[in-house]
Amino acid sequence: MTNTEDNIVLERVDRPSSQRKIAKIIAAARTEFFANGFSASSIEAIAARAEVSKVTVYSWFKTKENLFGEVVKAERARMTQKFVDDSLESESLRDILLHVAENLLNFLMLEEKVRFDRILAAEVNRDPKIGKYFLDNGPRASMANLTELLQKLVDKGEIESSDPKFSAEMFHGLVMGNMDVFLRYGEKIKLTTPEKRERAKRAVDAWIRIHQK
Amino acid sequence: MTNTEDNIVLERVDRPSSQRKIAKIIAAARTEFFANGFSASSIEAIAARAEVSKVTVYSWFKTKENLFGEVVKAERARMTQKFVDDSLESESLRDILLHVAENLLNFLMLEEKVRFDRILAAEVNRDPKIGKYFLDNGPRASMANLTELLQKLVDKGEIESSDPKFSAEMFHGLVMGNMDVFLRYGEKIKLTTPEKRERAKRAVDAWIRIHQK
DNA sequence: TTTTATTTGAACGCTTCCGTTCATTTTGTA
DNA sequence: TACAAAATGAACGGAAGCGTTCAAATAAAA
Repeated sequence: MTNTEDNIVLERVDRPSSQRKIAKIIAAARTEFFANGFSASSIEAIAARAEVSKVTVYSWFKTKENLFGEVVKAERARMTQKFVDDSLESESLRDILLHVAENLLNFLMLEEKVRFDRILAAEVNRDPKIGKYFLDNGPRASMANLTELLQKLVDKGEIESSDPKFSAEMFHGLVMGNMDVFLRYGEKIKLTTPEKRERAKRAVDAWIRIHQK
Repeated sequence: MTNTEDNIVLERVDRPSSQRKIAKIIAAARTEFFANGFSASSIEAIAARAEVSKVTVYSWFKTKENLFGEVVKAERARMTQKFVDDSLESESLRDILLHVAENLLNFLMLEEKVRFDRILAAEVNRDPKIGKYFLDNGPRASMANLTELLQKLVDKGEIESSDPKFSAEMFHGLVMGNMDVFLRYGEKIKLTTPEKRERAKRAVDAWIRIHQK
């Protein structure tokens, strides 16, 4: 029953000090939820971490679920990212794709992103809506974006694809391989920038080879 | 501190009735943990579901953590699966790969597997060892298996690869695309057998194209 | 049948947590 | 300075859960 769309934080937040406290509460909640998950995090610990009284937490966020919803909402805002930027129109096919691949790689390997994924996926059982909400604003949007880009490249005659959506999936798959599995289960994979670039290069070259006429 | 290697269940389990109860407890625990995660599941609910007294649960499994560990252990046994079977020596390159791809697809799309993933990933924060344990027995083993197969194909001169490990990753990536993300976040993706076969075919063809001389 | 291992229910102590109430104090604004 | 909004600490009721104890009942093995 987590409400992720409506305003959960009450209105009339004129005072800057209140704003500051609210922000601190959300930050603290984020930390706690990320560390312990929903059930094992307590409002009291969150209040303590935010250096705020429990009553204050309850006065701004009516329930634990709402607070969690607010955290998710804030996080979505932080994490919504465009992998495909339009400033690349002039570049070559390969350079465009390399850019996208590197963006993707950087984003999906962020320690924060990985941790968030862990927590959120588990909470999908408790509230399936939260999963759909995130899919729509995250992966689904990104994939649509990527598909659109690829379609453009097809239209320009640079590559061939009978199914740009699947091509986009393959792109993602080639770039990430199964690193995401390992990351999610706690493996510490650190790639340097050149290593990421190398990986991106290999993925892009493979992808181009598949889609060459 | 979940102990996943040692025997947690006490020795001297001679009586068949005890065996039966222990099995029922693990099954009930599985259901509860899968539905609610670790923290939100209670021993009492598990005992009730297993139609057993709470004391019995505690007498066989000393703590909640141990019980969880036993569930994970049982689940690993259920889920350890070979994607590469050796009975395929005689088949063609493409047929071998198609087999593997379909096995992979079938396994990774199992509703049960997806749910297990959700729970387990969340528990990695509580106990990182559990993640490593699962990686080693699951994905890592499978990937080693696949890499070995690909190396064999390289040795036979059927394909070209300067880095079989990355080739294996690409194989995985091409087959799954980013379906796993959507699955984990609760999207209901149901593929019929022909649809899976089609997907496998496309992935394999793409992969072969990348690795052709 | 006797002996021994299991199982049970009920109760207990203890801890944690949710969410609320209230009287008091702090803070920002007019 | 006076007023109103916001924040606080302390305490509360109530629920849930962990893990234990114990005496009594049940079931298997000898």
